[in-house]
Amino acid sequence: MFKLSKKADYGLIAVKHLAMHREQHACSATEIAEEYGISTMLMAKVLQKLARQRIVSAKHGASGGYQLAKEPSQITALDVISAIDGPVLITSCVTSHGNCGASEKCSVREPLRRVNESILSVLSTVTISQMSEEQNERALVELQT
Amino acid sequence: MFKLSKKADYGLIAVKHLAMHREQHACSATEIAEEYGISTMLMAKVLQKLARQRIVSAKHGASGGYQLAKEPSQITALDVISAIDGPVLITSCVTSHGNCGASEKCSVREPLRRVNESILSVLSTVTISQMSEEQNERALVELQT
DNA sequence: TCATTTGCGACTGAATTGGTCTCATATTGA
DNA sequence: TCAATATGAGACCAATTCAGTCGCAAATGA
Repeated sequence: MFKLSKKADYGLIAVKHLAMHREQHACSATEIAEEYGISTMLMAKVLQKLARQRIVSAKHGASGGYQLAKEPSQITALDVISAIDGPVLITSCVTSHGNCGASEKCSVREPLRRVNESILSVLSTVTISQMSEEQNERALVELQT
Repeated sequence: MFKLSKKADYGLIAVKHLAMHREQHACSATEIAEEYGISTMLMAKVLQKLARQRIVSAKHGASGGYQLAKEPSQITALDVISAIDGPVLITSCVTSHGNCGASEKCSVREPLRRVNESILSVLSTVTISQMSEEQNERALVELQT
């Protein structure tokens, strides 16, 4: 119904967390999961996927964990989401093997493809560094009020 | 995983169909469903939802059916999608009763809320008349090649 | 009156997603 | 070296969501 999966959600939380703990020790999956009250196992899974896509780098062993593999300004929301959930496609029709093969007259594929690209562009404009900055701005606003 | 539901998809197809058969007789659910090879029952369901939101107007009885209730330029993709699937929310966190209550420290809610609004704005920019025009443009292009 | 068509709710089966468990492998530190 | 700590990967189950169906009521035109 047009919703982000929880895993993608957790991925964004994790990446943002790593961005805000940069230059420090690597964070373990357990550490991050506990901080946000998320299942450890699940957070581990999410971080594994992020590691596979080289968004974070993993360090095995005791006192190991994860660190960002790039600058926060070089990581977009789209990167994180598609690393976890696969490519962002608002319809399965976009690829040729969808069930649209049945209804050849499908007349909305092309318009939807455009909408899809707009959404992709929105998601790739938002970087992790932006997401971290925003929180600071809000903190300031809250101080003023 | 960030995908349009099939029902929403069918809704767009139906509304676009009605837009292109404007000023003509009302189209029955069966008629539209058969044209695009979609289950009649399901298309009926979809059109009922569209009717409930006053996007199309229904006419009971023999030789009845559906017609657009507004100008195609006044109907947006967002109207159709949210009429069928409910409000477009990329996370359940946006409303207060989500499971984000558990993890109070959720740090991505506000940034995601912004992304959500961008997507809403994209979807509300696309009108049905635009979606119909596009096809004409493509038809022209195809003639040229 | 009767065929046609929408309106609505209940229901089922399939697909997706959320979340867990287990075993293997790498690394650190005592 | 060895135990503890981490990640990596895949199988697995439960819960939710989604697609699609059915039955019955109500409206309407011929």
